[in-house]
Amino acid sequence: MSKAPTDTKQRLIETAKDLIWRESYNAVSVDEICKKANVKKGSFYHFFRSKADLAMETMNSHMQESKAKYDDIFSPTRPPLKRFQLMIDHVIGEQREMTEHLGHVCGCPFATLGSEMAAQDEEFGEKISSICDTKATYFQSVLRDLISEGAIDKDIDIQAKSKEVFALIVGQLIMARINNDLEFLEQNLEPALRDLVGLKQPMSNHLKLTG
Amino acid sequence: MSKAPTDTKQRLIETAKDLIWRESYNAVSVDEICKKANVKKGSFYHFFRSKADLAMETMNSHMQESKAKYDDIFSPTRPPLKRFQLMIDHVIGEQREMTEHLGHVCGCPFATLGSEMAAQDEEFGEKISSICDTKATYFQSVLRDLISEGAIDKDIDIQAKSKEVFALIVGQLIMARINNDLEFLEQNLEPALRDLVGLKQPMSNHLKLTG
DNA sequence: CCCCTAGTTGACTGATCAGTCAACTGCTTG
DNA sequence: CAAGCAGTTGACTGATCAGTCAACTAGGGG
Repeated sequence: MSKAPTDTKQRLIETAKDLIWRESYNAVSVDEICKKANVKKGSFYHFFRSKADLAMETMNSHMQESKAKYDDIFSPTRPPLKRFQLMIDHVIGEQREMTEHLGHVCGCPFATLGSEMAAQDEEFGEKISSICDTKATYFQSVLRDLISEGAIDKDIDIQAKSKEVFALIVGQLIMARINNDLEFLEQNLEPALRDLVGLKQPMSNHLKLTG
Repeated sequence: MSKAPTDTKQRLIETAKDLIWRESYNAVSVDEICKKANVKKGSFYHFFRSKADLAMETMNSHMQESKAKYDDIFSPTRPPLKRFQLMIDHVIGEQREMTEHLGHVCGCPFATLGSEMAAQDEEFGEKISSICDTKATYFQSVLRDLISEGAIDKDIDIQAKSKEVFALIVGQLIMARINNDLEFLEQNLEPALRDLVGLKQPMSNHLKLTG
């Protein structure tokens, strides 16, 4: 080791997240990232082989944070319905934070980046594919536990349904990004997911309808 | 009028569709479009004020074709269940064609472009927003007719449900694009949509389960 | 004390970007 | 036949792009 460790690399990753999540990969230049992170270009290429390499590392970084959050939300110590609800709240809450921070609804960064780069760079597609599979794994466990509680139909294809859940979330996030509006998401993500997995309506609605 | 009309403008639009739908807006240059369409750059700027202007016109062109197809599929002369099924077949069939033509699963061009450009250029977001609303309108009529047939719950919020349907399709298309694979879409778009709108399983499955 | 090395710097490359322009073509119409 | 005009052409601009490089800095270990 020589010299004290610096936060230059992390600063580049955080800045890249902000710029790429908000705009898009191809709309943001290395120069722009460097300028905003107050890092010279030579330093950039000391830490990253290429712009694509940086994008990969922003995804790793984001996935790492996301995984910690998901491990908490989907802890088997929680009742599965609670996990289901917390997950939805987390998705919406995260969007609210990002919207406030970046000035625009951002949707799912992986889906946005994946959709943009899938046909341009194979590595992106593969990486994001595996990230999506990992996220769908969380939904599988919750679906299994909902079945064992008798809350949903026991004959569903868990593997398929978990990916349908993921795709529905991604779809509503994309629409929120395009409309730059979180209202539809806030109003309809939960009921749509309930319909998709075949859950009864939430207690509040149930009371309203029957009480 | 002077001189015989040429197909230069249309050739630029068709070429831009192929390139932008497959890659992305920012990944494709005006030079590239011109070269592939065999048009000189001066001619390009004779027909379009800017690159963004061309992208807008490709969307208009695509929406026009799409509208004709949808008007046919959603003709009120068809039973609503038939419309529902034809729409799903159309979405999948269109993806198969585009995949064969462009060498990569493309997903919904409006969603892909919208997701990329929403935070970069307001006009794109607004344009694509209104296109999505128009498409959701088709779903509204089919949902109303399904209700009047007693095929789905009469208490659903048609406006919201039609947008949920659109978002679910967009989500599965995005995932298909990222994975560059149509199989999940082919297997799961229909059952997911049936669950979302609360339709009973299709006749073929019903027979399989009860016969 | 001096060398090694991680990290920094700013100038540089050649390619490509979106967009401009004046000169040209040839058909149509008066 | 002459003028007008939609469409074409290729050379051009200045900005920006991703990526390179050699020289420099400073701290830690021998």
